[in-house]
Amino acid sequence: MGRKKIKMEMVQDMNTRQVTFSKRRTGLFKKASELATLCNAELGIVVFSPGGKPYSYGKPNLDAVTERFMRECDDDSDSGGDEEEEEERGKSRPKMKKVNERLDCLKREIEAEKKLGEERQAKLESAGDERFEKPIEKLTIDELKEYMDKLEAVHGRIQGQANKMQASSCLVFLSGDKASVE
Amino acid sequence: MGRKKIKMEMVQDMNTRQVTFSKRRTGLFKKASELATLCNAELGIVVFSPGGKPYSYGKPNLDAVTERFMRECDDDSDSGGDEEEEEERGKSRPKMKKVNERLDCLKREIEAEKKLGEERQAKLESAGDERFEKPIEKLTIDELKEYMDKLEAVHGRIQGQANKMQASSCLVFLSGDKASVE
DNA sequence: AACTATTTATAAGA
DNA sequence: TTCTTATAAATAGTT
Repeated sequence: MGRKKIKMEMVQDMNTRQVTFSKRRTGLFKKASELATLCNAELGIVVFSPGGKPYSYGKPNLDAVTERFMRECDDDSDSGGDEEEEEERGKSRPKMKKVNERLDCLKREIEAEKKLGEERQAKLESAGDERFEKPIEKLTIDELKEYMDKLEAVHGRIQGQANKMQASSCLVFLSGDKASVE
Repeated sequence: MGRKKIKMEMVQDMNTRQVTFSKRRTGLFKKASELATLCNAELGIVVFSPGGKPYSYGKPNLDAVTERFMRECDDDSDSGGDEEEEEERGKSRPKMKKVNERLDCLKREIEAEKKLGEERQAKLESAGDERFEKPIEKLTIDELKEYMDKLEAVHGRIQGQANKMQASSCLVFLSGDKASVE
């Protein structure tokens, strides 16, 4: 789109790269603004210049977009470099002011989990279940069923733990803030 | 940029608006991709279609950009984004520094738990009992994944055994869903 | 989804 | 950085 067509690869000259960044960032934000206006759409952009400086654009503002995105996409994978589509969902409104509340809640959950784990640990150490020492091939159907129940319980605990750990990392994302523009 | 110049206001016709959204979102993401490539810049975009469906683009991926943004814009810089229209301003929010403090605290706790869990696990393993009575609550995400794999392997053995002993049975309850984290 | 007449964005240059 | 302008790209209306 200029005097000449350029190859789509990193601009080598640092100066030129910085100039290109400035021009194209401006263009990108303008496009974003137009898209938002023409289609009455909410959107947010965050971009780091080659120098590492952050710039952002958002309509109505970055926080609103980030929060909405987090809220509506709670259990989807987020592969990089590509776009993705979601289903529409119900909307609640966990405001940012509640982040601290959530942190406390998470902390309590972890405490509870720790306690539970200690109990189980103690129980484990004191009493062992002989039945589970036998090779699986020797168990009866009823014993197998019981064993399956145990497995299922463990399975549930694993998932719960995984969810918890994921929730904590999610909070990092949830607590977004603003960046500088210009 | 088309047959005619259009006014910068919300497209009234719903159909046209959706078409415009699709075309311009594609264009926006392409521009973003080019900016990222040409300038070796990281960036992330989130946008909601007029129908409420979220779309996103990120390089190297949205999470990386978001986290970096979070980390580097702790609470100094400001300015959201609006350039041409729409309002903004209004709600303040808990500062990142404060949130991060608590987050760090939680992370430390989790780390501590993980460590404790590893110790217990090692102790148990050396004790000889490899069955599923270990302190699951103290494992890391990766360990949980590995554990899930083992669990499922045993699950498979049990099913096989059960099938030998009893043609069909009610061993369906332990469906093979995995803990997909990260 | 494709096609194009036009409008826009922008690479170079100043 | 800002402006200018020749040219590459994006896209509004149409098929």
